[in-house]
Amino acid sequence: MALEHAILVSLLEQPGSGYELARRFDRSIGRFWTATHQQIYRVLRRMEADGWVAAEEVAQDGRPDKKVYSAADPGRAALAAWLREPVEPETVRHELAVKIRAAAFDDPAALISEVERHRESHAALLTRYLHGEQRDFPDLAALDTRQELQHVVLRGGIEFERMTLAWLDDVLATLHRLADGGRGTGNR
Amino acid sequence: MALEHAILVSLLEQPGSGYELARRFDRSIGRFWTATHQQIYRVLRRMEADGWVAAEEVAQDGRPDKKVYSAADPGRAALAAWLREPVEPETVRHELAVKIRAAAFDDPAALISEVERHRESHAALLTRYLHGEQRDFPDLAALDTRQELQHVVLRGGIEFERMTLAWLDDVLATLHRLADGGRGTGNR
DNA sequence: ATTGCCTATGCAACTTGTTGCATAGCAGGA
DNA sequence: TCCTGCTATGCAACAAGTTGCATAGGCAAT
Repeated sequence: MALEHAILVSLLEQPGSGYELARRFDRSIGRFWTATHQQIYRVLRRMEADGWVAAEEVAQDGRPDKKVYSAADPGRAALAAWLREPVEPETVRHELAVKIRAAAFDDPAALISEVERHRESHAALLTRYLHGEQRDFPDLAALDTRQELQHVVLRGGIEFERMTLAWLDDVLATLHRLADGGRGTGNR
Repeated sequence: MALEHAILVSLLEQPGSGYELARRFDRSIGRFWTATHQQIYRVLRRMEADGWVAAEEVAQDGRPDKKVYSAADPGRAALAAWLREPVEPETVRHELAVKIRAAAFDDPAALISEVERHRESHAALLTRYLHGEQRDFPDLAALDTRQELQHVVLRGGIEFERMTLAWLDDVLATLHRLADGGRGTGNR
């Protein structure tokens, strides 16, 4: 139910078309809220019908027209109301944790390459975060409210990736230890 | 698509009825894979039709009969195949991060109580993890394969909660700073 | 010339996940 | 006695998210 709100935030930060929003969701916002272009188009039409966003047709030179959306006052009000609502307890889906526990009933060594792939992608993401930080926040002493809030979210992303990398190293060490030692499945 | 696999892992660790599975998902497994009883019942019926699990009707004294499920060989094989499949890149939905960025267009101070509530629930979860660790893994030097893997997942949960608590303190400090200083919305 | 990729939007069909309700007997407290 | 709550399973309707495909022009490389 929060895709609407993520879209509103993105449009408040910068108006754009559905297509542009989809690309933003692949980049910055998508780090903490994913969505496909299909979802975005569908939700945008509903939000336009509800008056949360306003659309403007923009003709372009060598490419298709686009509809540029921007947040309207009722949308802004809905966002403010949502901010004040309580939690909704974050449903977690951590596939790798399931796989690790599943490895007890198969060969733990079979997971090593998978965990290494995860490790690499988290390391790459951390690097991108750190580069993005240097690019977007060169002077940490001179940030306005919006940048302060963007930066504290980014810090969360950075710390999450650091923690994850350390944990994945721990997982790898554990898997290697189990692969070297008893080769049994531990069961059956 | 991984609920089947989470259920298989849980049934391999311990056979049980749909109801019992739902309760386990509310406790241990649910920390990294949530599911309602509706989902579990539906998926269990499909898995039984596919031969992934075997069901046995068990009459009980003072309460309704139950169907106790256990993992069957085809299910175990499907789990092993899934273990060897590549990633599926973890769709993230971090509502609080969206709210924090949204606060730039409203009053950052309005978020403080919400963040404090999150902080409390993460602190409570960390405490439960640590108690569970002492209860289930009293002797870390004498763990079998299954326990080693369960413990490394638990360590991940513990580190995640510690990291999250530190970040939420950072968020709170930032929100307080913004609330004390410029009271503007930073925009409009 | 053809192939493939990018912008830009959308339909249709499908799978997942959620919410509300129903049944049904038993246990414990007000 | 009535009400609440627990075990145990399930239907029905809905909301959210995914996948495959279609259109349609332009650009760049082969």
